[in-house]
Amino acid sequence: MSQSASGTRRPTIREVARLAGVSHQTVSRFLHDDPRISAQTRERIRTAIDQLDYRPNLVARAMRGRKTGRLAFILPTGTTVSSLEILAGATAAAHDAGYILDVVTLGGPVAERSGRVHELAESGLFEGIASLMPLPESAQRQHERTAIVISPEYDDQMRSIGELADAAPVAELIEGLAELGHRRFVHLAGDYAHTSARRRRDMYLATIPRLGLESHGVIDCDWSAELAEQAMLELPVGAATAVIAGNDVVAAGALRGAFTRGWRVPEDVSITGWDNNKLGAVLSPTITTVIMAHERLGRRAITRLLAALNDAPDPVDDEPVGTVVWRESTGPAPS
Amino acid sequence: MSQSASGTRRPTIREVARLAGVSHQTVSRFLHDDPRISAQTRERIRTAIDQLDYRPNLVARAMRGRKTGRLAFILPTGTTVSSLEILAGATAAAHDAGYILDVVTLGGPVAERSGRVHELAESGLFEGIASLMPLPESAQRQHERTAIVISPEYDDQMRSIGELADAAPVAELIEGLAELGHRRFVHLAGDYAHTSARRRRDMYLATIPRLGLESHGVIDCDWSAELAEQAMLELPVGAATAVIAGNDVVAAGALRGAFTRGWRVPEDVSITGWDNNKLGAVLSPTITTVIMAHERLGRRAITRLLAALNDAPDPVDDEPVGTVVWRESTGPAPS
DNA sequence: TGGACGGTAGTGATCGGTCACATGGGCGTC
DNA sequence: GACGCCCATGTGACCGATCACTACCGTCCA
Repeated sequence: MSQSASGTRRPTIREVARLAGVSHQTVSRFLHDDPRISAQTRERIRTAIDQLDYRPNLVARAMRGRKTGRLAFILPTGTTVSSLEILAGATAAAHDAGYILDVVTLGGPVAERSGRVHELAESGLFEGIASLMPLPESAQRQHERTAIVISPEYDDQMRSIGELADAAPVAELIEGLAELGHRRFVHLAGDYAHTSARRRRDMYLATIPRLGLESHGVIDCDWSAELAEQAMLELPVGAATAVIAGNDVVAAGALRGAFTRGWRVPEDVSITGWDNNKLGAVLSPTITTVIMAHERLGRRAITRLLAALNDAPDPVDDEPVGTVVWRESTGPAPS
Repeated sequence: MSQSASGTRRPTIREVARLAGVSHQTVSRFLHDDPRISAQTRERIRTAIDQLDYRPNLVARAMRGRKTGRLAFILPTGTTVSSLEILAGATAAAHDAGYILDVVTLGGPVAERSGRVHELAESGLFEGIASLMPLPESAQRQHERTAIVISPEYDDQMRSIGELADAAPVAELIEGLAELGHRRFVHLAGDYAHTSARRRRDMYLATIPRLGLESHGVIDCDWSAELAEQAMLELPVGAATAVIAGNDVVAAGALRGAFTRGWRVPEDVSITGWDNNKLGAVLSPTITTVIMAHERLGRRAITRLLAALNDAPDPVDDEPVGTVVWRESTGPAPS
């Protein structure tokens, strides 16, 4: 553990070999846990490595062989909060498998992105690349050494798609509310430019008739609290006892509108949100919401990549990504 | 732009050279925009590169020279929201300077972190490393090729310190409230394990006497809405007309407590938060809060790193990182 | 006419590992 | 005792770029 002469070039495998009195190749074998190496030699090399504070040069290692122990994780720039949890999951999964994960944020025009991906894939730095955004066709073609796995969770405009846009919990919310006696619903939708907003709307529109419920319709709220508040103010009396809001911000706006009209929540009207905003658990009432398992998405993307690296079939993971959390903003329908 | 024979090794600089009828070194010069190369040769090489779809191997390039065009950005694992904005700023700054930024998340015990940093620094992959967390002494010693810049925003336990913990806005909040006629304050502090919580408390304790105001004291709320609510419920009547909460969640808890007691906000009591939680702008009343310029922090970290790489002096940036946003939860003091 | 000089281009070494193959000693078998 | 085999280790080429030198050619000036 003693330090090497400071300011000096760092030691190479050959210097370690000389100090240990073996060949450089034997040191290389030691670094790869080759079982054929004798205990005595092993110990001498270990000592030499410690003494020189030697660490392998990853660049050189990556040059000859192909094992770099590194994966690239492409994250769209300009995304929101959630990506960080995705990132945490991905990092953990990579680490579990003995890999280091490099996160490369990617944005800008399609052509530029395509070039960057090419560069990454052919740079020889990475064994595999996982992307959370769709990549141009040209960037996906087979690269010799680098596996590329796309888990499309964001689109070109960095809006969530894929599983992040999975709207299954909408059905769960409606079913739960129906069990509580609700019959008349309204949906305060998000910005339709977002796939997730469209999916939630579609799921709403499909679930209502499936359960034989009534809908006052879908009101476009564009992820805006103000529009949601306005919508609540204009809602005909008795039109709905349950409001499915596009996300927590919309739900908070709806809450505000409901209060303005003197409606109690959930006694007079139930309201649901989406995203599990921290403040939503503190409001009066606390907001029933949907937690998206972002971390698991990240983990899954890496799992898929590792499978691809080993030519294994794509692993299946059927667990739902969204989980409903029932809180105070929902309750039995008014009688 | 035609594709190379698929499945085949990708082309090297020598193959390009052969096709162009020049030496490999001339191709290398072309890639580096060497001005001494003749227009005719330049054109021949360009054609050959296009034809083979050649891309330089970054690993090989990094091996001989030291220019890799890559910077590493060390991000603590398990952090909150804000890191993503920091990341966005850092990525943008790196990109502006022609660098690619690799984000490496780092967690686990100190010893392991130290090892990873060493590995990164000596791997030869990066020209510089910017870290948002303090690194063990051993990891900071001079590395031959790799500059390391620490912008300590998080401590060992991934709690924000440094500029993220800059509490100057606390003074601004108190001054603003004093101008509105408030004389009696109380502080609902965050978890003291966090430097940011301690700094806000210290700034509170320093500002109150400086302005000749009264303080009911500091109540430890541990970043918890429940504790804040409790604190409000136990607050003696008339003890304070202004509540400085540790963050938005604490402020929301305080709000809840105030409502329970029948106090109107801001007519009877003013409450401030911190963090600019999106829902805070939707609540009734909307919460006065502090926006931290996370993106600029990231940008600044990279700027400092680039300066270090060029042996330039550390750039100064005096702009404040926190900005107060006055909203409905604060108003004139009750008469 | 010759030599210095500047602009182009080429040659071979080199970075620090890993791979493929060679070597030599000990042991079991016929 | 000769042979074959396995085990532990050594030798030299090689990955794909860049670096430091060298070589060539034409021009200009003494």
